Amino acid sequence: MKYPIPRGTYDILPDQSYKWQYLIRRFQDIAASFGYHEINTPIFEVSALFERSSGESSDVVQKEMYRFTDRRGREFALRPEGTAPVVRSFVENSMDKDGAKTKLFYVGPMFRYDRPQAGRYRQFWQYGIEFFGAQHPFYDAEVIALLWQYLKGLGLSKIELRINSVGSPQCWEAYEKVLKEYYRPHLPQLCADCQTRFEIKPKRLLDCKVPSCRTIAQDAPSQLDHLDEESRQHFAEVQGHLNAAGVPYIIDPHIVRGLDYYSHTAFEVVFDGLGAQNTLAGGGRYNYLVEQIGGKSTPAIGFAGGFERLILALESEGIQIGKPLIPDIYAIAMGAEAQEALIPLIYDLRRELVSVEYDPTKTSFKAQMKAANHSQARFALIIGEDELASGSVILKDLETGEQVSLSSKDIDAIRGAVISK
RNA sequence: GUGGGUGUAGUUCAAUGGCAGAGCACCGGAUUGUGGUUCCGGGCGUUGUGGGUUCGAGUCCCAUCACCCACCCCA
Repeated sequence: MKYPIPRGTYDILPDQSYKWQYLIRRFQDIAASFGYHEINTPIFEVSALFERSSGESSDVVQKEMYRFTDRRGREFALRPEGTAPVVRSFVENSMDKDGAKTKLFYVGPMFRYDRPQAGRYRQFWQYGIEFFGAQHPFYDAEVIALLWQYLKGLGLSKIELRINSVGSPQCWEAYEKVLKEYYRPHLPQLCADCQTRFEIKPKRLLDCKVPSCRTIAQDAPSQLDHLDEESRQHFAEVQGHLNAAGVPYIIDPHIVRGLDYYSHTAFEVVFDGLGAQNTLAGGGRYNYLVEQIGGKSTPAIGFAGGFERLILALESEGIQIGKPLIPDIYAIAMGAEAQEALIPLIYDLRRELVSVEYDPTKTSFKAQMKAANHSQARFALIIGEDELASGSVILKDLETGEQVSLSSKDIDAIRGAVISK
């Protein structure tokens, strides 16, 4: 192949695209039912936006961003995640007004320069929502409930919601101190990554996957035990609202989200039965990001999920994802004159949004019937010499084999017969 | 960025270092008025790419690219 597709990307071909349409539509529908409005932001932004929001030390910023410089030397990056651009737009369009509640959702591709793997791509599609304007725990639960309903509604059963509170800046310092005190004696036994985490970002010590580090993490002091009163209260109320929403959850103190901007509620939905990349979606509260980006201090919470992993999960549970496009009618003409009469009829039906397939390169009757069968269309619409003479068409039900004769002018009758099935 | 595995027809796979094949799919046909089953016919493909070893390489060696899996990280 002379011009191969870039590594870690893929084409969504027709045998897959209907699944995407379905999943996106379902997400749009459920978002609408929760009162969320769609927002579309550019797929690139100034690099500094992500550096500021995700955190300079985060992996995303350090090594996973697709950066480029434009002709005037400005530094841009393909968006590695969706929250920062939405927050940028939120601020730029003056949505940060006192007391205003803003509910936004988005769907679109994100880009990260990672090594591809099962459920991980360099261009991947995310769905997500962002809520702005209140720190009330009701909204934490609402955001989580939207995600849960979406996934459950698609038919997934092997999913689990894990929630945690990472507290507020008021209790971070004290907790980090406790954490480092616990870890200090274990320092020599930690993996190389954790040695640096100890200095840079002690909280990330908790979700290291190296077995030896893991056992040490088991007994580490939990952020949950070191929450200030306000955070503790908030977390408890979030749980109450989740109960009220009928959303089952488990508390997992090891959830530490990757990006720097999270505070209070953090959550993930994991799927049992994918490869190593088993996080279907994740999110959390970020009460300080809007201000950090230059807006008015505005509490916010949101999540993002990956479509590729969602499809993997659905397929591993054998769940039907939407329906492929199948024509309602396959049209058949015998002879040039019949074709001449048939073609306008095809367009008349299509004007009524009846999906009709016709292939003039197949001339023999048998070839056309085979094609009709192959198309999986429920009906064949046939015009031959006899029909031409009588101004009629044959509508044949390819499933039952029954056929009826209808007037070739009576589009409504044809349409009616088709949509009744 | 690190490690392991794999690259042959659209696809799934064959081919002791010696003529690149089969199933499925696809297309056509079995006297252009009734499909699915059946039968017949249709395949020269840069064996991922580039080097090397050899009389001879799909097969052995090196490099490179891609995919898969895992680490890392995350969606």
